[in-house]
Amino acid sequence: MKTILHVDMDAFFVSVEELYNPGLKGKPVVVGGKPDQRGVVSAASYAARKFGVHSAMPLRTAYKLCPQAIFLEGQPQRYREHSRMVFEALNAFSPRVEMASIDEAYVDLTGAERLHGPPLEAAHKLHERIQAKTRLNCSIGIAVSRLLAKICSDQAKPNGILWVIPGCEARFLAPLDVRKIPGVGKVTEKALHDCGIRRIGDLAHLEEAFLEKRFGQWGLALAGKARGLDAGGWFTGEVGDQDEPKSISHEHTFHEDTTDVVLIEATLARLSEMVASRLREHRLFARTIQLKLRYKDFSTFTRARTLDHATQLDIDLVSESRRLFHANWTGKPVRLLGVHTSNLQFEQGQLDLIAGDKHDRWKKALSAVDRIRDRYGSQSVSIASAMQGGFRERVHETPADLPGRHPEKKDAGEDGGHGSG
DNA sequence: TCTGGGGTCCTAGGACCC
DNA sequence: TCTGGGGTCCTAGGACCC
Repeated sequence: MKTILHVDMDAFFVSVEELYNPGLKGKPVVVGGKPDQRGVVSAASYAARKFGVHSAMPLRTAYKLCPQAIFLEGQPQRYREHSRMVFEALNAFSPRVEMASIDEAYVDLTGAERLHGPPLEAAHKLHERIQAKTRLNCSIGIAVSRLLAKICSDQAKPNGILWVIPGCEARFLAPLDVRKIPGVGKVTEKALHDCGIRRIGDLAHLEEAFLEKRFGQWGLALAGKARGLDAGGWFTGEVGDQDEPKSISHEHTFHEDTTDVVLIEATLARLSEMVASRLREHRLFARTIQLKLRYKDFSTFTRARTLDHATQLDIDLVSESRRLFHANWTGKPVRLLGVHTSNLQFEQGQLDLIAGDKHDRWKKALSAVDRIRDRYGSQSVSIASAMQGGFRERVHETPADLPGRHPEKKDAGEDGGHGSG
């Protein structure tokens, strides 16, 4: 029988802001941006929530509901730092820790009774240590599975601890709204309501066959979740496996919709640079590059291309995202642009390995750029085309002698990776 | 109430191969 | 050239989470 803790920080971004400005305590605070900006609420203090403000709500709506709230842009660097402090407090308590996001973590305390005492006592101890080390409040759920522990910590908010005693899982879950199941959002909730299912207990009593017929694979997963089981997809791994990202992307919503091609191309270059820089940070190479395009009416399109070599070079992402843009843009005003990479791998692949020293020189130049950005900020250096104003000349094509699109070499040396060579 | 940005996972159809 | 079925890769879209 496992003992899993789910630790969830209370109003994390707001609480971190309060550490730096205690005057914010008790007041309605909204983190996410200025009230007249395009954007949504990332976090709201409990005082703001009383007015109906909640995360994911448009900032303009939050302002209408609570005009006296203090609106903050938010400081991601600060939140990452405090997230690391939380991790260190947890890791000192148990080595089996996994940060599930910036403000929540799983801790596996299976078999740790001799060290930390019974589950509830252990959780209290951990709660105090987190408070002592970070001056932040959290809520803790304790149960036999990750899924249940997560549902539990939510029920424990704010600043509480809740333990579902083994054997009582079904009784705990039955009265809860189906929306409490992680993975059940607006759409699934409505579909379930349409079948007359409102509570987790209703779901648990249904035949699996019915759920499978109505919802396919997802229906089977739901049946498991209604019983508190960790099956399927996420949650199968042991607490503690952290792996590399599967995709890296950046996107930008314009303050005002635009048809300005210079601005659009500059934005694609900037987004590409940000993505490439993070690929290099992770020592990853991407094979698939995807452009995301959203128009005024919020209609959204994605267009992708998989290269026969993997890359982490700005120039490849810039030229491919621009090519995709020009091949697909209708000319209508653009609201959002995004550059997304996936199909990530650790090596650049054979074509680049045989590529010559031009490629090395690009790499060296780019790692120098990354170092300057680390020191002076991401705006300090850019390839010329990403800059606005004054720079009308653009470097926009991969130089012919750089590695990259060489169609005649397509598939060279690729035979399924068994190296028949 | 006019809707961010960074991710994960899933589905479904078509191409292509065996 | 009448035609099956499985596997894998690719693309596009969508639900969902924090």
